[in-house]
Amino acid sequence: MHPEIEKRYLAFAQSKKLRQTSQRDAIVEEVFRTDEHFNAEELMDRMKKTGIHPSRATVYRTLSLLTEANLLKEIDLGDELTTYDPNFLDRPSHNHLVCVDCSKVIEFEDDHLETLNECLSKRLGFQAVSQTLRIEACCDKLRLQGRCENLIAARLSGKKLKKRR
Amino acid sequence: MHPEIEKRYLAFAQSKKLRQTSQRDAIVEEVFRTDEHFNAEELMDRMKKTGIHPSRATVYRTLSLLTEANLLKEIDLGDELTTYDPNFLDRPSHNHLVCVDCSKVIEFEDDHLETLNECLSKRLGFQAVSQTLRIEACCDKLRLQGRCENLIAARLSGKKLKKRR
DNA sequence: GTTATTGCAAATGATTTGCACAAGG
DNA sequence: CCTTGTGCAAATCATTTGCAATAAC
Repeated sequence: MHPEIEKRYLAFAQSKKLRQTSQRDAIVEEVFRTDEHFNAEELMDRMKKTGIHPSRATVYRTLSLLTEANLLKEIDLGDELTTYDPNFLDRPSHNHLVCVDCSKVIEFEDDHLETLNECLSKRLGFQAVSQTLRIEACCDKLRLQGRCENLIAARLSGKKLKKRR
Repeated sequence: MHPEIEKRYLAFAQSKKLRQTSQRDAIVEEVFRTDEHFNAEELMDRMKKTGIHPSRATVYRTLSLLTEANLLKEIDLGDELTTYDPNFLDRPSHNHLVCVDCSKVIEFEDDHLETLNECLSKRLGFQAVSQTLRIEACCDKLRLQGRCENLIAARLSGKKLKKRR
């Protein structure tokens, strides 16, 4: 876990007078163990492997806390459930490209976007607070070469692919 | 109703061999009577005023059809329910700015955004299919003048404001 | 001890679906 | 007729919540 995350979490916990519990500690630990996106169900599965089995309610409650602490961000990847993104501390203004074929998610940053956002908001008479850009696209590989390892991997792992809207 | 919409709807209905029913006709009519965004519940309310009272199921089924026909687009305005936008025929690539104070939604178009999208996708090795940009912002009026008629109107109408994430 | 936290099961709320009946072509 | 569409009520599914038991501090 990134030391900055830990520091901020501790500060948050202190300010909210949160008690230290094994369940919550384990969840926070697991959430920030990698930089992967996840949903609540996937986190439940990951928790099982750690040996600590917090209830679904506790998982959801902890995710809310981390979101409130601005350590986690709820994002919408175009499916019906909430995805959590633990990478906004490192890259505060990144956005997401989702492959319509394999559901692979790619994070990207672009300075133009920030500028654009500022201009736009100003033009419309607003102060920008946050922006969310989601690009749906299909990968050149699949289109040009007829195969894409992400798609193959997704199918093998039984990952449920996004239904096309 | 925009004649182009009607034309496309008829073509779609024909291609799918849809039967003509009073309920569906009335829903389609009402959906495209104005250019306002709406959610399923609001549409139900609007339908009541037309004298035709289709069931919730029929409303949802018709919304799905119109979405499939590309006459309506499901958008995410940051709350928990699906919003439908009937304005994508006129302005195929517009996006949305949502006021964090009054939940007012402003549609905007920007050529830079299209260009940016192309460049980005290309840079990442993808072919852009669609983009969704949502900007959350607070209006200058409320900030500078301490009041904003949208907020007042929203409160008066009992409109439920977005919960801040 | 006092108060926060947990786990369970039940509640919620938007959307979907199975099915019997009604209506379009 | 034959098949599609409708309405109802029940089902879904992610997420939230009430409450009694448990654990922090």
